[in-house]
Amino acid sequence: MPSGDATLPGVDDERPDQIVLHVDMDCFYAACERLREPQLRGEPLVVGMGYEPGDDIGAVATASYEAREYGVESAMAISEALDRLPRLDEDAADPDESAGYYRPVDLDFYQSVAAEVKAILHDCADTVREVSIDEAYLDVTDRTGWEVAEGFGRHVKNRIEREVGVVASVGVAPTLSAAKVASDYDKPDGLVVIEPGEVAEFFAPLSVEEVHGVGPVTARTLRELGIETAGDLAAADPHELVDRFGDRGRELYDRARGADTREVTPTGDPKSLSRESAFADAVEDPERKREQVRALAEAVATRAQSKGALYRTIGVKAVTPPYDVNTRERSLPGPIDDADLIEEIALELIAEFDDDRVRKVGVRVSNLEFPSGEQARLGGWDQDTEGDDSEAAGRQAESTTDDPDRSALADDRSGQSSLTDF
DNA sequence: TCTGGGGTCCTAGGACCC
DNA sequence: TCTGGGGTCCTAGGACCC
Repeated sequence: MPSGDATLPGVDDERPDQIVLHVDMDCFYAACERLREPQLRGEPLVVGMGYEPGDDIGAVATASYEAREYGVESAMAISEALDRLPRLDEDAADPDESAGYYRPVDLDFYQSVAAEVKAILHDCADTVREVSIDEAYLDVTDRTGWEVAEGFGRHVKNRIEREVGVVASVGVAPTLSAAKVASDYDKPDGLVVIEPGEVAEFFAPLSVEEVHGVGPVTARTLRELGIETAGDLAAADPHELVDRFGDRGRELYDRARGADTREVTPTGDPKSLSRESAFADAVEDPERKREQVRALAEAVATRAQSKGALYRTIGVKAVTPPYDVNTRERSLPGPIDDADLIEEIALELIAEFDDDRVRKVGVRVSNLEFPSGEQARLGGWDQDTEGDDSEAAGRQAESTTDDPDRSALADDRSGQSSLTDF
């Protein structure tokens, strides 16, 4: 198996249908933990966020398949998970058979593993869209052909497993939505190819929830309309769907029929950056909320700076019982990078909730700009600036035209806030 | 599923402008 | 003066995804 050359024979000169490959890492956090603790392989393993060793707070980020057999599920409270799968006493002489390992999330480590995987993906495709830490779409139209698409998918999958040591499920299809469903179809360790012309047929028996973009709310409404499967959706009256769901209705209808004209576009700059954290119990004391908001504001500012982001909008979030999400935000005249101002504005905005009981607070910056053109990304394979033709080039062109305006605005701002622009 | 954290996109109303 | 149409920006909330 060649590992450097990702192009396989069988490519036509004329561009065939688009060939999209979706890569989805299996139980990624758990797989990372097993990379550095091989003795965890084959054992029930729960990775918890907001979890400290020995504690029972936080939620399940990832449960290994062995842990899922005990009924542990993603997003479940750790306390609930512990009820179903007791924590193994790792110091005990003869460990309990029906207990599991618990580990806290270590995002920095997972990022470093993800970077290795993504380096391979960029090597295997001309365009890569990273959707999350463990998931990406690849446009491999010019690297393979339908006759050999399965071999190509296997090649990508094998490289990840051999070179990084984690397992991916791979879907290959002529559209993004079908590739996504394909990678999901035979998880874990799956490899599924849907060829052009097979998409609608492939979708038909799936329940509507399995269509990307259908969540619990939409699924319930669809059921009320008697639409249970993707096939029902494809056969429904599109006008009725548009009446109920607006443009999204049309989109879901198209997806279920296999129609999806989206192309794989490269990962762009982020649109917002945020930090949030929950209290153990709902908090009324305004000073405690402020304290939390100050810490989050600082964290957001640090992150924005490390990414080279300027922001024009600052916002807060306050979640009040039972689970009402309230947001407040304020936009500034021009883009800035000013940690003190984030804190100041966030505190002003959160004051509206002084008298409320609050379960969770958050701080967010948006309306981002990346003036240097490339972000200072750490630990990356640093392909962000290259291959960004469509989006970044468009943005460049724009910002060149209004450059005079922009710098005038920026000067204005630095005159006003006078603090951190140097 | 009484709920963790970090995102994206869409909608809708109001302000404001021409 | 009681009434147009079109466009953009801002804010708040909702649904969804991993």
